[in-house]
Amino acid sequence: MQTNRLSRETLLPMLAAHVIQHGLGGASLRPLAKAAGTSDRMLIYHFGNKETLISDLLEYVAGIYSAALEAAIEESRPKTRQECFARILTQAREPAMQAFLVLWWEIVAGAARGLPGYKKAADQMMTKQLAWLETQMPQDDPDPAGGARYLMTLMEGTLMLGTVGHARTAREGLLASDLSSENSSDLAGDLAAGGAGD
Amino acid sequence: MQTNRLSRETLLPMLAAHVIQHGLGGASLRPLAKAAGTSDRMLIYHFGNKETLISDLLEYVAGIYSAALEAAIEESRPKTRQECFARILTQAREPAMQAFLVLWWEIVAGAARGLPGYKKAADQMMTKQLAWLETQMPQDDPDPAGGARYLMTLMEGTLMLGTVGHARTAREGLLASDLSSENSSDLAGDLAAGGAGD
DNA sequence: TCCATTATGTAGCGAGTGCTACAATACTTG
DNA sequence: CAAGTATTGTAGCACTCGCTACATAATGGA
Repeated sequence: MQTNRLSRETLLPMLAAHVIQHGLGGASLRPLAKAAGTSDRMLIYHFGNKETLISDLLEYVAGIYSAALEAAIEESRPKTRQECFARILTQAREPAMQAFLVLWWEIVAGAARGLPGYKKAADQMMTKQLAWLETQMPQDDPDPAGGARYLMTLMEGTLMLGTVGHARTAREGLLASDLSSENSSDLAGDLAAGGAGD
Repeated sequence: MQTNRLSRETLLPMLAAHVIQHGLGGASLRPLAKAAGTSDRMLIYHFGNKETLISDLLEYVAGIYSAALEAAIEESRPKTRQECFARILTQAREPAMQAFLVLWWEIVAGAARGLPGYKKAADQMMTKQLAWLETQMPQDDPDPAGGARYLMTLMEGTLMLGTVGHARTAREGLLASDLSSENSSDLAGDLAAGGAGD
């Protein structure tokens, strides 16, 4: 029917869409193939085995993430670290980001277990996010490199606590951080905006 | 041979030991049963089905975690938030804690996916850890509640970055935080001590 | 002791797993 | 067109999955 030949490149986008929506843990060949409009037979043919399929898929997902970050670079810089943090928090809470975040924790878990390909992909994504965050730091920041790493650590902790129902814990913790030392009103508002859980 | 009858209570410790070592993701009935010295048949008999087995198991694991935290309460309080942070970081890096941490990320991933029982267990553990951390804050801290939540957020971010090979990122970020504003020497040393990865 | 309840073993079912053998097609190159 | 290679379909294998039917043993109360 379709003269379009299959290849890793044409398959990966559809496979990625499937795992972003249904997760990596229970991902088996036949459902993956169905989502890509093929058969398990062809997935093995094009990728060799499942392990390299998952590795390639993770690498591709990391690439998607990188592209999304580059598309999200804003020309206007925030004035304070606090405002910078509020921006990335807002970005992480976009609806389109939710499915990706769910997948992210599976990647972290896989990296912790040492599953092949997981740690590399997670490393790539964090490296990219760090580089992106450095470009988004306030212009007059005394230590953009250190500050970006500080905000990144706080952000990841905040996101994790949010997924396990402790968004409130993170929110109150941030109010006790130096991000809220002098001008606390803005951050408090931004933090409360997305605090659905707990 | 053994007059000891099996029950949830006698099974859970052995099941917990197995999942702490081998994870939750690939945990299927027959390996679990083997680790507990029984058959899959009996696991279903005592727990009804696998879903409630996992839920009960997660609850039990959360109980273990709570007990471990209570056993780790030190009578001597740290003098600064920085020292407090260094203590809990050291604790999280104990060898006995590593297997548990690996399991933890699986629990977070399950909570993010909405798997039954995962979010509840994760919530319990974070609540307990927060309460424990409040008891370990410096006596003269101006805001122990907020400070504990702040340190908790930083800690979880630090642990996550560590598992994906970005321990260095977290370390350098903490040096740019208010924890290192005046007296940075101690924290730098403690942070470097466990920085195996990246 | 008899009986009812509880606990355990054996065997297997239907579905799903990753993967392969074999054959058929499509495409490219001579 | 012929030949060879790249791609795809069909069927199936050996295995594991959660779970169940059925029978047997152990236990405890009458």
